[in-house]
Parts: sequence; structure tokens; C-alpha cells
Amino acid sequence: MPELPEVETVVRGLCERLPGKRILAVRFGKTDFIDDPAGIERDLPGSRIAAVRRHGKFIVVELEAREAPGSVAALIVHLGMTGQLTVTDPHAPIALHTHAFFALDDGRELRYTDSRRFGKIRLARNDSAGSGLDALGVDPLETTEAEFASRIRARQARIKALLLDQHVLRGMGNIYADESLWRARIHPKRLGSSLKDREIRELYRGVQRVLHQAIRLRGSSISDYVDADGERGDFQRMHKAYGREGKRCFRCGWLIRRIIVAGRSSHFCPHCQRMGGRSVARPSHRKRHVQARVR
DNA sequence: CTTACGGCCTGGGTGC
DNA sequence: TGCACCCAGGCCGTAA
Repeated sequence: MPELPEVETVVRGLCERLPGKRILAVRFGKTDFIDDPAGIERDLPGSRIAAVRRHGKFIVVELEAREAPGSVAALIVHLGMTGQLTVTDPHAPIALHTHAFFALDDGRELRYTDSRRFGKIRLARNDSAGSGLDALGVDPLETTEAEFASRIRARQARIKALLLDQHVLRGMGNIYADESLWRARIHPKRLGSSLKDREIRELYRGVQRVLHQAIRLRGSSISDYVDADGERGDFQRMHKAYGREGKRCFRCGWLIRRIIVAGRSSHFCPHCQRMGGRSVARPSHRKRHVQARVR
């Protein structure tokens, strides 16, 4: 579920509650998605939380520095498809598929729930050579248009695949890739290397606009997604392409199609987003008029 | 190096 | 009501 805007929303919620708190105890349910659960249960209790930040789709709970080499530095959580990280009253009913409990010294509890267990939980330690997070690409909200352009144009892969590749950009997922491509009027099967300057610029702007707007609306809730307080997002109401197969394009009235690109379902408008890029001759007034009138 | 594809796991929706 | 089947916001390992 969670892509950059959802993870950002969760992190902002956690930032209001976790920094300064000490983790008193750790308890796990199923642990097949947790890296070294015994090590976490042994070494995490007693740590004080310094900060919470987002790195791509990863949530990084930074812990106050301790001297000993090998001591814990951060708790790293990835929500996968169905992960939820919430701060609750420890006596609140336990949702199905809740597999991690972190007792806090303010009497609250941090819980991780994940029905499909595609998520990940692991500990970063002081001495370990990199947490693995540094291998990821640039954050789409922090990168420049020039950097964005060079990363996209260097590649032969389809633009949809590139947007989803966390080593190119970190944080984009299927929903925001489709939404960004719709806004930039680019077909998902176009090759990165084939994009014209103008298309790259529109895609860069489309990505930023979509992500900023989604963050403002606290993310998209299709099924499972909730923030740190268990609240759903609102951006799903603003989707223009994702999940709209068979519905009218808001720009031209054509029917939105769904095809498989890079193994993922991709929603796009076959009229606004063409393989050849924008046609030399823009659609005639007459044609546009006819199409746009259809409700 | 690239790209494509199956698999991981559970649940929800649909059609028979 | 039951059941088979398809689909799902992500990512990793393998194969070509």
C-alpha cells in the first residue's frame, strides 16, 4: 500500500509521539519478515528514540547514540503492501495480524500490523557497514530536474519501470507512477531514453505535484493504509488514472485503460498518453470537442 | 550490466 | 453458501 506520501504521513505522525521516548520492551508474533528477531528483542529495550525520518519508503526510527560498537543505531521498518505502524493505548484491542509490539516509557505502545507480511523490520547497528539504505536512488521531492533527467534518460527501460525502480527514485510506487504519467501525458511503455526535454520536465513537475498534493491529503487509502493514529488518507478521491479502468479521462473523455507494464497494472489514457509522444498535430478542435462532450 | 518473471502471504471481490 | 479464480499499494532472487 504505502508509497512515499503514505510513509511520509506515518512518519509525521510518529514524529509527534516517539522522539524522547524510551523503548522498554519488545514482543513479536510471527517473525518470518523480521531480520534477527532475537537480536532485536535482546538489544533494543532500553534505547531512547532520537528522531523518526523517512528514507524512500523506509521508516527510520533513530536511536540515541550509545558508545559501544555494535550497539543499536536505528530501527528500520518497511510497510510492504499492507503494513501499519501505529501508536496506541496498550490496552486497545489487538488487530488481527499484529506481529510486533514496542512498549514505550510514556505508557503507550508502538504496534506493527501486516496481514501479508511483505514488510520488513530490522535493526541498524553502529558498526555495520551501511544500513543498505544508501544504495537507493534520489528522493523525488529533493532532486533537481537535471538530476531527474539524467537518471531517466540514461536508461532503456520503460518509464513505468524506471519510476518504480527504487534505485532510480526512492519512494514512488504503482499509484503515484500512474498518476504522474497521466499528468505528464506520457505512455507508461515509453523508454526512458526516448523522452524529450519537454516530456521530462512535465514528468518531473507531475511527480512533484502529485506527491505534494497526496501528502497534503495524508495519502491514498485503497484498502489497508492508515497513518500512525489509525486514520485513513483522502488522496484516493483525487486519482485521475489509477483504479479508473473503463472510466472517462478527466481531460479528454476517452476511456482509461489498464495494461500490464513491468509486471504491474498500469492505468492510462490512450488518447492523452500515446506511444509516439505527443502527436505533431495536436487533436483538432472538432475532435476534442466531440470527445470532451461525452459524459 | 540489463530486463522479465515467479514467488512470497493473506484477504477481498467476482462469477459460476 | 461454497468455491475457484483473479487481483492487490512491494520487493527479491533467478534466468535470459
